[in-house]
Amino acid sequence: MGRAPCCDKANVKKGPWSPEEDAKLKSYIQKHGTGGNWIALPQKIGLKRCGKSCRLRWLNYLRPNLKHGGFSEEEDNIICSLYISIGSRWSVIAAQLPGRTDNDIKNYWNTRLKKKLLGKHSKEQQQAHSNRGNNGVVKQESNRVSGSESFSFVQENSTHEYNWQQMPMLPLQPLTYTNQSPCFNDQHSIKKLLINLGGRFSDDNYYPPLDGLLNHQFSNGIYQEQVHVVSSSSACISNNNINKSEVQCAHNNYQGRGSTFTSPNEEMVSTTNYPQRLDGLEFFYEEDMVNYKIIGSSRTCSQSSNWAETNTRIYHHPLIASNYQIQGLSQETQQECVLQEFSYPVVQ
DNA sequence: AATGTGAGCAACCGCGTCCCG
DNA sequence: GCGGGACGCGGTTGCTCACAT
Repeated sequence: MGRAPCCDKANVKKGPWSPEEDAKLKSYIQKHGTGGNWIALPQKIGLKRCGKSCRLRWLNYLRPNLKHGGFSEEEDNIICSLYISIGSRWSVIAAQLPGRTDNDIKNYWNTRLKKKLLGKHSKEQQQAHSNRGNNGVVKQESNRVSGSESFSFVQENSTHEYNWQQMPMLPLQPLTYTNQSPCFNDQHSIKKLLINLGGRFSDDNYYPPLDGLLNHQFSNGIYQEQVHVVSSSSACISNNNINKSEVQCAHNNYQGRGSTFTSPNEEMVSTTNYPQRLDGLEFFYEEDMVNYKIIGSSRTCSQSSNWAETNTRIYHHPLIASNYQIQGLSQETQQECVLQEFSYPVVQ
């Protein structure tokens, strides 16, 4: 038996929305809100549309403060950075770009941005091929997407250079646009970032020992992260060892702005078996594939004698790793939980 | 001027997740 | 704990328009 249809397909209109339909939907939602039930909404308004269609129309087109088209270079930059980091989680990416919808970004990526990147890669390959042809030796390519090197988007009449180091790094509040790219190269920035990501520090003056490590991290983009979640009461995770008592740690529900995405535990990433669809952009990962260690799980410690071992996972992005919410704890314990320590030991 | 082709984008579809009874 | 309904997301489709032939 199949899933019940969300609406009576025979009696709903499909295809492009008319201005009248738009007006009806917009005015109703502005006056009454959605009522928390999209399915019932079209009937209330007198629209012969599926509730899902109404929702989509509102979110992607009628909602106030939406921007359409005209993506800036900075937005390109952010989209690329996030796509490379987290893949096609368009809703998460959209949350970082005020006024943009996931659909918009998805379309923009699929129709334009990806081609720019692929065009660049293909150009590089041609260049490498001709270098090989010239003297039999492959010259080092200068602008791989790695480390402090840059890559560029080729547009009709110009080439935009992007510096990989300066790619913005996924803050979970809308980015405030400045002339300078966000740069997380100091302890304060990192701390602020992690706070945005849902962690907090037990001691507001506590700064983890990152000197040196950070320099390395941001100079070559290759790093490993360990996120240690501890309760300030009795439970303690220290390196890979955990006090089993009462921590039911971390995981699930990446807390984006109204968005959630599946836990990294459910989408294991390893350097040998990377599950994301890369749409021909695998070259981005060739040298930049990174191991990150996560310590955290939805399981209680008491359920596993070797909790730390079984819950040390390899993921590929430090900011995903950082986005661990301490969950499944009583509110009281939850409040005691802090993101105490993180580090970026380099793995090679 | 007519036709073909491809890009861009709005909308649809199906599935996984969440929530509530 | 389970099941059903609603929501939200990402992939895909199909329409429109601009440009090339």
